[in-house]
Amino acid sequence: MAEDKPFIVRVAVLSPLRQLFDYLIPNNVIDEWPDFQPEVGCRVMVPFGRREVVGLIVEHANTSEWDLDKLKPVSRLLDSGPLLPTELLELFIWAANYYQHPIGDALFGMLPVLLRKGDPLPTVGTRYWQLTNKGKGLGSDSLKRAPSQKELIERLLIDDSLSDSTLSRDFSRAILSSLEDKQLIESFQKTGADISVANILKQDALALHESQRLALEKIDQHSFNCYLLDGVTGSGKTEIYLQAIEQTLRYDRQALVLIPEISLTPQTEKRFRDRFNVPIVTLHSGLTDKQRLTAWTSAKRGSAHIVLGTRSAVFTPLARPGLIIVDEEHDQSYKQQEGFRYSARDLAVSRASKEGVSVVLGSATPSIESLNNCASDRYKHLLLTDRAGSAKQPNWSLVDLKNEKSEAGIAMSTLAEIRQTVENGHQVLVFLNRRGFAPAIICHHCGWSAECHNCDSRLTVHRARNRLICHHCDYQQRVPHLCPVCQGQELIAVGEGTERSEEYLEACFPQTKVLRVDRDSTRKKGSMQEIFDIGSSGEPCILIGTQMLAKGHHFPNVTLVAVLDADSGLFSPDFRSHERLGQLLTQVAGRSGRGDTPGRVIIQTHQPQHPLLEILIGRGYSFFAQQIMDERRITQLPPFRHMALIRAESDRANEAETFLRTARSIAERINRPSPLMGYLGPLPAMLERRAGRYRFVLQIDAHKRSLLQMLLDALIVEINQHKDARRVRWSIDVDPQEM
DNA sequence: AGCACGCCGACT
DNA sequence: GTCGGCGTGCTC
Repeated sequence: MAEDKPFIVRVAVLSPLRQLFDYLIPNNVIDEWPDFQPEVGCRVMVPFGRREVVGLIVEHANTSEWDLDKLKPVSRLLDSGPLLPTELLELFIWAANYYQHPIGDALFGMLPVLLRKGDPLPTVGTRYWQLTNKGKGLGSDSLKRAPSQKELIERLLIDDSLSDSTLSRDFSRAILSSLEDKQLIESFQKTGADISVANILKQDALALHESQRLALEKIDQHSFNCYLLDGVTGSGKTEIYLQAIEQTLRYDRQALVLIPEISLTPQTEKRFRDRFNVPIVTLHSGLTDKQRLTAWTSAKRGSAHIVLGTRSAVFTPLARPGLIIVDEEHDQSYKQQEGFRYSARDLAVSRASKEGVSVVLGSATPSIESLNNCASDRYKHLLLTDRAGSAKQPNWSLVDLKNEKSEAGIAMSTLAEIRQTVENGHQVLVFLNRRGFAPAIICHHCGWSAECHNCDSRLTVHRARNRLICHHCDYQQRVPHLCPVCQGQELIAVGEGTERSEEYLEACFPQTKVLRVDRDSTRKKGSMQEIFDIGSSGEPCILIGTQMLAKGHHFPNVTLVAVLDADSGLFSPDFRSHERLGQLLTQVAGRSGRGDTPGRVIIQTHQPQHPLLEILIGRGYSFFAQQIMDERRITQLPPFRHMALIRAESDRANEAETFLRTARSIAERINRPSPLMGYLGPLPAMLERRAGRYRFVLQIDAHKRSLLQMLLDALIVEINQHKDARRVRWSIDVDPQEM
């Protein structure tokens, strides 16, 4: 490496700049650190402008487009080996290009904060403790005055060695360190590879039914393959994940499992821990920086055999990648909605292909994208029929809200069904996708309604907190007693939220527990667990909540599910709203029914004759999805057309729109509108004014991905040269999930 | 993004 | 007279 030619590295730096920066590796760095080489994937400290920043080496080079005397030298090497394996670095580069996001920001944004700040990679494998010779020879009458220390010694006499995390559960840090000081115990590192393959299972695998067995057999882990595991709730997808992972572990490979962002990750985690006798780490938003770094590092080092995490975990390095699983692949939370707008599900597939491993996407309600990928043979479709092989169609019924009296959003006939169910000793799930007490407050006298000062939206009444709250920007105020316009005294809360329905149900069923599950009721730590415990106990109760209730755990004693308002999903301008409604209703329906007994599902709507509802209820999700796919093909919408949005926002009313108009004309000059490339907008965003900013979008759609990609590449270069670009906040959303 | 430079308004 | 507003430019 130390040749005569200058040694140059191209470095990514945390900044919004869409480029790499060239630096020199001074000779003395190489000489002084013979085993500390500037490999691709290592971090470096570099002078950047007037500051010193952390960078990551992305490429080696011997020449630069810059004058060599303008290049600055790297100040310091931070890593003795690559932080990211080449395949993962390639994934980052590919993703940054595909989603049109600055490489440095994408890279460092997904790295644990401590690594981003330049902290060294910790030296942990899994830390284990064992007795020293002195400890082993300890007489039984010693340590009498330190019973906990004695107990710990005794544990180690029985077990030889125990992991640090196991011991920390029963003993404090102080006990461990005082025994270490007395040289009675010592710690050592154990890599995961030491765990015997024979010993993987803690609990026996469940017997598979025929269709599960067939699906599992088809999963080939010898090379890259993508599978869509498509099976209704209760058809046993998780068991297939577990048994596929068992195979992965037997090959001494690691499994990466992605799950949506839900409050019930502990339940999923428990299922894995109960089954496997191997180190498992979880990566979710609740971790401290230190914990995250430790988990990330043990995945990278290979000591964690199973890595369980939400969206961003798709970027966790693995020493011995073996299998990737994406559970509930249709879930929207896999798409990041700001900044680096990647889809973790799609990246999981592209990562698997780079690493030569298989990926399993699982869902009871697969996305249209994935179904289409099956139709075109890119994915292999694994269909699971339910346990008994019988069609466990839930018992659906529609309640026509036009013809029925309702209170707090609950029709009288629905109420009667709820009563019947509770009297039978069963549980009821009630869905209403609107938190708070009521979505608006109006003056009965003059018609005034409370609006948000920052957004184009009405304020939601929250009765428990006696506040009016904007759900878009969190603006809050007290609930007024008089109309600020006409001083009228009759202010009415109109419409229903979960709080109101909860209150009404409590009044109707004073003897029955009514539990509300939404962002407000689960804010405090442990409250979700409490609700979960009651639900799992099977005690008759009514659970009322938002979509939070549709994900999460299955309660065994639920025999009735009521959806209070299906209409909002029928009339949204977003072309994905029908797909979403079908997924939501099907997921919700899957919550009802005990064992082999199908449950009842009531859908309240003003449009009981709506063809989509008829298809979903009459023919089931897969027929429904097929129908939507046909529609998308005819109307040339994704996945049959590739889409990108340019979003812009600004505090001045016209700036965002003007900017996008400029962007459109630049784009049209690069690529004339044609059947291959279409432009729409600028259009006001869903909520034109949000948090004090005016928001617009420009929609671009193309026949081919590559064409769209080329346009965006060229467009960004030109936009960046335009002075308007700095006046507004703008971003590109490739494959947008929300309009 | 940061950070500095630069040129105009009301303040110790 | 200066502190500080944010418009503009730059980062190998």
